[in-house]
Amino acid sequence: MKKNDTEQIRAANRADVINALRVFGPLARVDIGQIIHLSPATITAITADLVNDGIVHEVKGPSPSAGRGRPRVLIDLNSHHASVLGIKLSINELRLMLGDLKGNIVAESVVVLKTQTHDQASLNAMLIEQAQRFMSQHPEHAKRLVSLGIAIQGFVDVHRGDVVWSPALNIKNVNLTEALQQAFGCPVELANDANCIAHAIHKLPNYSRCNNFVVIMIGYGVGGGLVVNGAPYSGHFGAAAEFGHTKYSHEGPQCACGRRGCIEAYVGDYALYRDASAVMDLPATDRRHPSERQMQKLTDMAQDGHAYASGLFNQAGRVLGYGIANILALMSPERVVVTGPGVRAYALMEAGIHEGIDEALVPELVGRSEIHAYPWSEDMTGKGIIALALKHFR
Amino acid sequence: MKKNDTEQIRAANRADVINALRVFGPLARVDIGQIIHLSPATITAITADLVNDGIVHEVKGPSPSAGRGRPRVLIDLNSHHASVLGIKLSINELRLMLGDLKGNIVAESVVVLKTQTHDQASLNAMLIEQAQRFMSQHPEHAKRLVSLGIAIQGFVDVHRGDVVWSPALNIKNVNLTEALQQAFGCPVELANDANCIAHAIHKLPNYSRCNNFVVIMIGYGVGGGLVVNGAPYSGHFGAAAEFGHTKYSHEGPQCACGRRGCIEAYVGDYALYRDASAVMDLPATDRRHPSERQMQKLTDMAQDGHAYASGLFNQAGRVLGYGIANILALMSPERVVVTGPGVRAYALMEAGIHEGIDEALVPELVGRSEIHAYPWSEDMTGKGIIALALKHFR
DNA sequence: CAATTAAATTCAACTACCGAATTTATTTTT
DNA sequence: AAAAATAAATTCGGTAGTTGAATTTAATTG
Repeated sequence: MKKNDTEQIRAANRADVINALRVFGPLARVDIGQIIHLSPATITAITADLVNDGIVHEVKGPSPSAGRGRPRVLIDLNSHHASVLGIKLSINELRLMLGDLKGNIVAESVVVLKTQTHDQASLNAMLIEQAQRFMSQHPEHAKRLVSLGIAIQGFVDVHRGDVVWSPALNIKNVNLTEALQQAFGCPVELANDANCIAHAIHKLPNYSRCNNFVVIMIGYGVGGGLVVNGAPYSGHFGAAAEFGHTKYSHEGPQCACGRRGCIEAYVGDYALYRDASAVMDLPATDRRHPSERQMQKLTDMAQDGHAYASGLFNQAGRVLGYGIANILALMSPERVVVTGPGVRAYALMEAGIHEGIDEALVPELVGRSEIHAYPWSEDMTGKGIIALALKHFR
Repeated sequence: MKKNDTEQIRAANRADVINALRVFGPLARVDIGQIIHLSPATITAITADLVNDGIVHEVKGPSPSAGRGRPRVLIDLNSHHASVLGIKLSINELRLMLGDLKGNIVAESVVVLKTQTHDQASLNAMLIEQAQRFMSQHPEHAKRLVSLGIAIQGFVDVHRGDVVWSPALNIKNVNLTEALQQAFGCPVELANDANCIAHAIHKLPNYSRCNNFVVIMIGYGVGGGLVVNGAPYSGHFGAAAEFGHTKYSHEGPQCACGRRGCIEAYVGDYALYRDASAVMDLPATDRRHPSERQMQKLTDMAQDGHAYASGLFNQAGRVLGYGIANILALMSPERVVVTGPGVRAYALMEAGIHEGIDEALVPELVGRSEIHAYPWSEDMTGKGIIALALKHFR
């Protein structure tokens, strides 16, 4: 609203059309109208503009309709019309991903390097260099680059573009957006990795109509993402939703953040592996950063009936349930979606989760929100940061 | 957006004008334009409609401007144009309040009666009878009644209009809106009392531009209210934000909700008085429902240096700080506002609150959100429920 | 091959907002 | 006392967006 009204309305509706196409694949104009509640006349006008701008094209081929009447003409986003660069920065690894207009990852490159030996200037220089190198390998994409997105673990101020703290860096309060923005001449988004996941999930057809949900991401640490009133919420200071550092206990085990009793200190990979190796005989290679293989091994043992291991996962589930109960009491979300590498053990935690919720949540509020796991795949963060960066495309 | 666009835009802008007038008192047209970012031409058009509809009138009297140029003409809401009925239902007390278009309470009546001996039918019958009796005493208001609002302690499903559970009732899952809606032929809003407070605070001039904040209400119990992206948030199941039943500890003292270790079980009046009377010599009249006088006495003793009492408040502050830390981690709000009868002891808790936050919150996130008390007055709930009911006025 | 059907488009009507120009009501200056 | 300056409020013309109804288009069906 406000200002030029009509023009802004059009811009918003146009964005809705693009989003509908991105989420629900090729669509006929009628369908779009039904999905975003606009009249056919308006859809015709908007799609005509979009076709004109080369953003959208009609899909030829066998008409998908079966009845009589004029067959519906499917239209689809023109993937090649714009590109975004997604950067995922984690401990000693930089992942560069090219996203197309549909939000798909079309090229990817992983660079192994030291991430913890930089100051602000050298870090930014490194990012610019790597990004430019990557883009120079994809010159057609470089031409139509619209925006950049950076995903990182840790605490992030999305409004300023600052990384407040991240396990991937040994410096605090680093701005990561300005230098890149300067170098590439296009907007740069910064986001916490769990918020990226929330974004990616909100773009899934099954979730795009779910407007209030919480994503819990279990991995090395535990993160959270909120979608509130249909939009990702990152708080006034841009640091929501650090679910992993809400508390299970005011005493309790040491968390990587320096406090005690955080959910993460019970449920994160490093916590589970630490507790397991205290009793079980496990390869001690790097206890603080257990590998996927090690975690899978631990999970398998629990699944095969190893009592201590399965007890550990049950306890983790219970703690998670406590944390979820706090969220349920505070936010009353429609769904809680658990994902991340840690869902490999969801079956082992599920009973504990519900025990924890039942034990902690006011009885009257139990059973309202749906709690379920979403299978993890490595590129969800990438899809999320690409979707986030694509919001700069108009 | 959507549908008739222009007309909905106008409706929204009109509502913004009304809201600006309600929050910032009498205003000149220029000011309104500046506040809600509309051109003078548009403001002229909208206010002309409003004057025409009798909703707004020009304020005559000494012109408030001092410079040269055409003096600004203040306009103001016409208080008498519409009325709403606010009902506050608490344990064995029914408070009826008439609100005018400005959101002020213009008449009030308190009825003492049994609230816990009803089934759904008799409760609704009682409410209708009391409301009708009250309205019949104010016939002019009855004529222009626009809507009703009901505020109640406990868990509320605002979308359905159901009270899921409340200490004021001994029945669960009661619908309170349908019968009243039928009887009065106008919309009825139901809301949790703490959410009312959040609403009332959001209408204060100093807070109306603060779009992400949390209200914590301390009284007999502990409640919470969220304002997210500028709007009160009550969650998908309408039960946000039960802050008092988030957890400090998985063990810990018994809470009124049936669980253990809820924040409320440390910080609510009943909890403080219970703990105090275990050690101190206090009038044992009704320990489970200490009166304002008893609580004030306890507060005074702590303020006068009674070691155990002041330690109790310090501990309560610390627990509160833990709970606030969870909210800060999850939501990253701009402000946390503590209010409710319990703020009488804020000074005694303040140090504890910050200790608790410092102890629980990830160091990097400490100190971002502003945390402060807002002085309590009895009619804040009323103002809130009236403001809420007024949203049905167009 | 005409009738039917449903998608897509066109068109006229309506309404909103805005910028610029104008009017209005004061104070200040001459 | 009249003219100039100033700032609020209004008027007006232009632009733009949505919609329902009518129309066109491209198939299927009998």
